[in-house]
Amino acid sequence: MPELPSVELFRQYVQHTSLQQRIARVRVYDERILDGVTEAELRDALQGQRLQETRRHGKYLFVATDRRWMAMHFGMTGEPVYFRDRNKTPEHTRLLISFDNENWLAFDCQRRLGNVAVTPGVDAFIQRKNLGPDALAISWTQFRQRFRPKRGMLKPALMDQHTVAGIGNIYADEIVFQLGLHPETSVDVLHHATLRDIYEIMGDILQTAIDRGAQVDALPDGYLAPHRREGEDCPRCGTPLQHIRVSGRSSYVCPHHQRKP
DNA sequence: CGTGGCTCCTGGCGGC
DNA sequence: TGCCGCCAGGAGCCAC
Repeated sequence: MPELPSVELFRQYVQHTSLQQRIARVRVYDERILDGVTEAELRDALQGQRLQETRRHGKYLFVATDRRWMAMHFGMTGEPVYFRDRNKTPEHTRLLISFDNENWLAFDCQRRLGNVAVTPGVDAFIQRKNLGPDALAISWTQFRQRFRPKRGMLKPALMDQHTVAGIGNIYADEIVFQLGLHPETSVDVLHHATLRDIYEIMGDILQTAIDRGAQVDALPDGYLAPHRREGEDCPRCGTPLQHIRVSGRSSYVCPHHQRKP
């Protein structure tokens, strides 16, 4: 589920609830979510330490102790949940941190597509995963340099975390929709000015989504995202939306103003 | 290199 | 009612 805007809100949430708290204990309920780290290593990185800092890159959330960083990826259904009452433990808790103040932080992930890793530093992690620059932090120059040599279709290019990190299926659809571009447009035929428009609208959309709490239904009028459903009409011209599959991913397009090139 | 297909996993929904 | 296939806001891997 979570794309960049949701993960940014997760970061703020963890920052506000868990920062500076001392971790008493770490429990892993499902080892399948561990990415290249053992439970013992995760414990060693966290237990007895205080959470010092949070950071986000693309769809990854990082939390630091004095020793290491824990990197969290939420897959399609993950979220962090902070709570006090042990009986309120989320149903799909895969990792549970207890703090000295007797509160808890759960890594809740119904479909287990999320994961947790440990790294000495955020930059090292980004390099190891070969992630592109964060979609909200990338400069126009960087963006241009990364997209110019690409081939293939626009939507998969926007979703490629190695090119720019943070955009998923929903916001990729939103970006191409707002510019009246078809998701299957070839990247290599885009004019310089169009690339610039994509860069600008990408930042606008992601920031707007964060400001609206990453709630799809809270997005402004004229946004596609609240209408990505079978049988809905284009919020800008009323034409029935088309449901197509682009590179295996479900996509909604307005056949009137997103013409296939 | 780009793309399509498969995989991981769970659960909700529509159809029969 | 029960079962089945399909689908979901992610992403890595492999074959062509």
